[in-house]
Amino acid sequence: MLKVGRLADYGVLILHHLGRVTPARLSVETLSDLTGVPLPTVRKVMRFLTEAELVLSKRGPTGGYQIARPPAAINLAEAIAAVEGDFAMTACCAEAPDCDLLDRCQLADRWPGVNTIVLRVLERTSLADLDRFGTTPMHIPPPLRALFSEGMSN
Amino acid sequence: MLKVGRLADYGVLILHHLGRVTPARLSVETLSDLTGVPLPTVRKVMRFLTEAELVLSKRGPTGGYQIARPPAAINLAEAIAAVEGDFAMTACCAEAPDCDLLDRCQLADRWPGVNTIVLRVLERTSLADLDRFGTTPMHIPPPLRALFSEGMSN
DNA sequence: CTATTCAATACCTGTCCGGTATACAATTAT
DNA sequence: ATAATTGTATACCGGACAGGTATTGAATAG
Repeated sequence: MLKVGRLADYGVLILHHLGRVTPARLSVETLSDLTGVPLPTVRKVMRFLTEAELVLSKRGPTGGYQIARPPAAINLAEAIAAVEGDFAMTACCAEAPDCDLLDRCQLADRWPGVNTIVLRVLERTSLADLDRFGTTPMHIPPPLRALFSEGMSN
Repeated sequence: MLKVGRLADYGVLILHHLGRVTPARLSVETLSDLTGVPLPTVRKVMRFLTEAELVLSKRGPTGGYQIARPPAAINLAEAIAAVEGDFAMTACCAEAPDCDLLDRCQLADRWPGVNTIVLRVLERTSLADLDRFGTTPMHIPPPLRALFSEGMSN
């Protein structure tokens, strides 16, 4: 449930790789080899990442992709949104809601609150943070740490 | 992105309705009329909610569905999970991961951390809380409030 | 000029979700 | 008892969308 699409998952993975070789440029082929993601799929993902200006592209020989900002300055929310579009847990959270029940639904104006909070979590987690989400819960960014440790002690 | 399926959305909506008439019993037909969700679909959803023991069912005339616990004691995570199955943002977060890259992927052991935090957010939000997610951010449950207001001041 | 690499487009295809139909079992009212 | 009401279970359908592929074109370095 609440799955992140595979494409978006790939996007994050690729960005992560690019972040580790900054400021080097990597070709789609190299990225494919490196990540194991099928080459044509990499291409498709890169299109989105470029559009969102999360990576810089350069053509021709010695060309390739380069991460546009340091990994610490790119968060999961924008990385995922770049591939899957704007964040909306339910139809009523979207910019152009598409739901028959919209007017009758008592929750239509409640979901956005939840939506916002989940969004904040993703926004607060950078690509760099991701490396800290290892086995030890200690390494979690401050605003989230409270939430996490609370959960642990339940 | 990160969408909650319609079925699960319906599930939460229906639970919410049932919570507002506790301890009365409502028939599927009544629920359909009340929510606007097509009758056969209501039936399908109720099957899941019953299985998860979030509602109690009674057959025959005067029968119907009744919420199993007070709305404050049911959280979004279990409500959604009842319909859509266990919480897993990515394949690697699932109990039986299904991903070709699993062994090569540098993030396979990082996602679960994010997954946990998002899960906590849903766990911390009860059906009753949902009513408080109105226009004013004040009414948000304590552990989440910090996160929310932080986001606001950005 | 030519090789390399990104850019853009169109397309296919399987899967899954939302939704429907139908036959069946249980319980209550009368 | 019997009939009406309600939940239970199963199987099925159709469309949308995701993931993946193929092809052609444009830019740039050497």
